[in-house]
Amino acid sequence: MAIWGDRKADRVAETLLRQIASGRLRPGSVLAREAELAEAHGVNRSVVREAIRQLEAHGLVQPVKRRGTIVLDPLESPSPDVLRAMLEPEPGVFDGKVLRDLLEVRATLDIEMSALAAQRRTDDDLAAFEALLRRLRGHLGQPDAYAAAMDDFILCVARATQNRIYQALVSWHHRVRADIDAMNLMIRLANESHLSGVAFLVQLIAEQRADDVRALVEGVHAWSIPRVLAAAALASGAPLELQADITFSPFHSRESL
Amino acid sequence: MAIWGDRKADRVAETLLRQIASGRLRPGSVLAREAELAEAHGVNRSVVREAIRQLEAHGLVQPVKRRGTIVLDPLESPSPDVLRAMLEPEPGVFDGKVLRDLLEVRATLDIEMSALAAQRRTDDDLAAFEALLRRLRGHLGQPDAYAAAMDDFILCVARATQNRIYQALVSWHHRVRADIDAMNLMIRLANESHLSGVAFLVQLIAEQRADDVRALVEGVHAWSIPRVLAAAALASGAPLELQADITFSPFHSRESL
DNA sequence: TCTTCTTATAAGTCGGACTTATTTCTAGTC
DNA sequence: GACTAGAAATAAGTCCGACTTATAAGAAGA
Repeated sequence: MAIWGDRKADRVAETLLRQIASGRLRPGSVLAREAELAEAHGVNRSVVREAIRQLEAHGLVQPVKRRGTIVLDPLESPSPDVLRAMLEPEPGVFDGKVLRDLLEVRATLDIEMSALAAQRRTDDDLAAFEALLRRLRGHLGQPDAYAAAMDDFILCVARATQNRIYQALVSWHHRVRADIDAMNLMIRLANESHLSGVAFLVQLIAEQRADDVRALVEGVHAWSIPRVLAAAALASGAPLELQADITFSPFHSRESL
Repeated sequence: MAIWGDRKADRVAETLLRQIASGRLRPGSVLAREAELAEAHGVNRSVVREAIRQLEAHGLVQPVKRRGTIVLDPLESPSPDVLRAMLEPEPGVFDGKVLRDLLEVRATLDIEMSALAAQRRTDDDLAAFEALLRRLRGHLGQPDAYAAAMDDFILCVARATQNRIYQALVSWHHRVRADIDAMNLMIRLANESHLSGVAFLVQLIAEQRADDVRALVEGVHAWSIPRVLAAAALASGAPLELQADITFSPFHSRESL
């Protein structure tokens, strides 16, 4: 219960969001009147109105004069915050499938973006990559800083595609997965092997070897996805098949290129 | 100038959005005080507050007590509406690159989703596909209805992947491209050939031939992207290279499978 | 020089009045 | 009886002006 801030409007909005996301408030139904909501939550009507304005911006409701505020289908909301609420019925609780879904999408994006970046990167992009590599090296052994630098690295790859939609998509995906510990699990174990792998990727992009880039990134994800899922299952105490071999060297495919 | 509604709060929010998207208001700078904005726009402070709440939900600003409302980087906003504003400096005006970007991302999503759908589709999904095919057939010759049905078809494919992130991503992409005429250009020319191509795709998905599905969808996009771009350039009066051969038979690759 | 207190400021909250668009009921017309 | 025009009711939209609260920044003290 802390998606947004701790103002009253945020709390009211979050309460309504949970009710919509959980299906207690169905699409097509009508919210209580602003005045009623205000009374029910013990706040002023202005606060309720601000909350509704928030929900509207997230594509969850649609106020209509004289009829009331209509609830929309949360599945059709393009907001990452709403998606989070749908995926996370209780704070910190995800089913394993969501993890798989996120990793799957991330893999697709990474692969395509890396290949495109290899084709279109400018010299400025290369300079940015080098700067990121230095930053990563400087943060070895500091998981949080290293993970943050890796996020910036992905953004840098997105920029190098010269495709603004990919850039926005990366922001979107990032916001969905933010604070999902399991998603950051692998990166937190990063070591010199990981760093040298990234360096190799940068080199391939610099040489514009798009096919090799694709193969490399594909290999990395094929290697790491089952391991992240296994590790996450392990962490949550669920049964798992793939316990052994969770050592970190996703760039094993490097030699084959 | 009609991204959102026509309430005063919407108009104020949109004005500020344009200023942020165009760079007139820089990330890190501080908005005028609520009271000043209210006076400047000739509205009450409540209206300004609702507008700011909207912008906040779109990830554009961050109010901080005692300091004011800080402008964030619109490039990091995950909101499709904001992206639209960035891409569309004036209503209806896009540079051709944006079109390419959108089609590129769409192709990637379509290809991966279709392949996944082929692997994971349930019998319910197949039934939904068949229903959509019937609907498409019924709307042949009615471009708007046909296009709407095709949007639902894509959503159906997304559902068949059993991956909720893909489903959300499709909503996101749809909202970005909504009302961009050029994006719908190809589909508006749809004819029997297109319909039979879709039917063939459904068949391949039913037979779970993921590799063939991938090849088919890849082929369709490889064929249609340059033609959509050419047609868009033609429509906007810009010079173009690829004028000839804009007949619609994107499923030419069908026979090769 | 550093810490602690004060103060000014801008967002946050309040309550209550008034406006406007739209639904729905009512009454009048054919 | 069906149909249209108008009246009433309703819920969102707008406005006003005052009060509260957190905090950045400056003042006072150690």
